[in-house]
Amino acid sequence: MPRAKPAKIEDVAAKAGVSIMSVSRALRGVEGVSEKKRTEILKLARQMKYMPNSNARSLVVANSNLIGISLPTFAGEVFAEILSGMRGTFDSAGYSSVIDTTEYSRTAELSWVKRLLSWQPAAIILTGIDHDPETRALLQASKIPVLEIWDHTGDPIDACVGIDHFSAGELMGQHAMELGYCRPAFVTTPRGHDIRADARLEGVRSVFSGAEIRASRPPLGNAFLTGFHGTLKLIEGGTPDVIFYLNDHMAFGGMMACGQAGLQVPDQIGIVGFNGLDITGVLPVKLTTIKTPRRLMGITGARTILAKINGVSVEAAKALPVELVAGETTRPQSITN
Amino acid sequence: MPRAKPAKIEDVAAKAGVSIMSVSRALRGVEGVSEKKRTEILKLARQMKYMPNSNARSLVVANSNLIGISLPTFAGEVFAEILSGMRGTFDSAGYSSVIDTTEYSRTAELSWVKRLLSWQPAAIILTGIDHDPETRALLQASKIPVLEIWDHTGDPIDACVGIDHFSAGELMGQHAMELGYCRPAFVTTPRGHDIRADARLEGVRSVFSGAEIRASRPPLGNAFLTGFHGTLKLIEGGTPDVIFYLNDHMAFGGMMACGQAGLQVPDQIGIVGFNGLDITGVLPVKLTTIKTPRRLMGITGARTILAKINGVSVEAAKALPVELVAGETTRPQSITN
DNA sequence: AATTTTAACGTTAGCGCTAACTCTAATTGC
DNA sequence: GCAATTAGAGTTAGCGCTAACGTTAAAATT
Repeated sequence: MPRAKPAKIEDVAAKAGVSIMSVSRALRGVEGVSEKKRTEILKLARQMKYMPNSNARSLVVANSNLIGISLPTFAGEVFAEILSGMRGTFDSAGYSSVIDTTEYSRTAELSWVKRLLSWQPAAIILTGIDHDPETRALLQASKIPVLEIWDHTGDPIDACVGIDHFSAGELMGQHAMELGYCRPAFVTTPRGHDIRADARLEGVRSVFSGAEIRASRPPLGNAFLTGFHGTLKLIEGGTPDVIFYLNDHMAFGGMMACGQAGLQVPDQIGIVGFNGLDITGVLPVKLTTIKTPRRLMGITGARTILAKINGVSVEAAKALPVELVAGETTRPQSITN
Repeated sequence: MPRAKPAKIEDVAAKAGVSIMSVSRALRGVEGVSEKKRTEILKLARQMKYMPNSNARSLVVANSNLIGISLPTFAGEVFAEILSGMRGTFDSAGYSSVIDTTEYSRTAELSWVKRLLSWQPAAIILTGIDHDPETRALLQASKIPVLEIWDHTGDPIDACVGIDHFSAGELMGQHAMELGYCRPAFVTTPRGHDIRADARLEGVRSVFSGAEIRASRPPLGNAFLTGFHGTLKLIEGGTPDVIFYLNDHMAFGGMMACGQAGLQVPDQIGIVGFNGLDITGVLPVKLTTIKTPRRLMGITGARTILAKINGVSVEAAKALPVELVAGETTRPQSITN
């Protein structure tokens, strides 16, 4: 019977009649072996179905080709697109992604970071800038390149690529103010659940500094449904003239709720989403929204971190621009309205 | 200055005045240390910020707590939900997920499997049953538990949890036939791109064995758009009385195309989606679709593989039931129609 | 009291690989 | 022609951890 255990370098070396190191060098493509031997060794290795042992390699070189990526959730296109941008870049650089979803829990993030650090990853990517203090301490002590993505801060753990959510909120607010809206409201998640959502709300508030902005915070759940019910609840307490939403999906739910409540969009009420998903451009009535550069962010983030891994110094914090997409769910208000 | 390098077991042992093995045992929670020493060691380890080195551990025990998961794509809710079901289960069992997206390429899958195998993962999960022959050979030789998810086959690499797409197609076909539809058509992806889609089409065909079923295969892209354009193209060549779609998103696109083409749904044309996403129940006109148990599948799959890891024998191939959700986009056809 | 058992440790050997060094023979320069 | 280089190897010494086996002293059994 054939050897049950998988071949290791030693076995290849024995069969090739060379030393272990020659095989190691040949496999890694470093110099120190003649071309003749190299091709011979590689042929033999393939033949013997040799498969390297990354654990052994990582143990001795004290790092790995694993990159940890932590996201709040897989739900929705947003993080999927960021991730897809990153993965494409990492993959072609030979890195594998170890992925986590925190479900917006800082402690879940922390315990994952601890577990991941035991693998000596090449880099770690976290979503947002709101972490457990221990997470930050651990990562800064580890000297491993860290990227915070999606959000923006002047004081990153290590590097940061994202958008400024407060400014994005201001942008939404500006747009509404310029159109003449004056009774804005916001439908979002429970307070503290998503600090980026809160930052956007603050951005809107800063524009409408005089007006009070009511916020409806329906409990978590399917985005369409929460948008729908959050809007109904909001309307009960008085009709705003424009509603901002946490995201496009909730805005859709909100549009339906307005329809059901007999409020014409955009004639009687304005709707503003967030993210600028592909669908928003396809639907019969185009949504006014903020377009976020998700894929670009993923790619930029990945490049930033690859640069760090390779010791190239890069800008610590990069804010990507967002774009307001004026759709058909908002329109200029007459002065007398 | 303090030691730059992170503490290892040896350091903890030295400080505690015990042998390396005692620390190892204490940390792993295996017997062989007195409770007194154990608590003392654990306290010290925490104090010294000791962090285990998974590479070293995996090297000696010849396996890891990594589980590789390969998905075709992150786009759309479907795989995100399957993944989320799996990850929850794996996570609480102490495993980390190494994730890959193949973008429906068998060679991409193969090269990822190779890379992953070098990490001695605890298990590998692939989507579907259509793999490169080398992938299959490699995995079967590796003796690592393998799960194929989402699809169903009687001849899995190792284990399989999914739905029978041919049967699902039959179910859709049955529904339409019983309602009296007789000119069915199918809007899907390019041939061979997604063998599950093709299986469903075959399932529909087997029900309408007499009738020719035209298939529109728009090029890849945003699901809404491809559904939209695929439908317009289809209608050009003659109007079917019911259209089946690859998925719910494409069905939405199709509904819009019908609207634009002046075809009333469901009076002049029936629409059948696939997946039964949450939105389908929320939209103003409820979609007729097949509800797939995605989260359940993830959980079931994860449990199956955990059982395998722990040496418990399990059913090799499990087919989960799907459910037809009769919505408002299909209705009984009058005989004279 | 003499023997066996057991709990609580310690020691040894090695997992598969690579950095860093050493050795050899073929070049090179002058 | 002879020291100085150098390409192409091989040797040595671990990386941090754990399985397997040894050792010791106390507890249990006869």
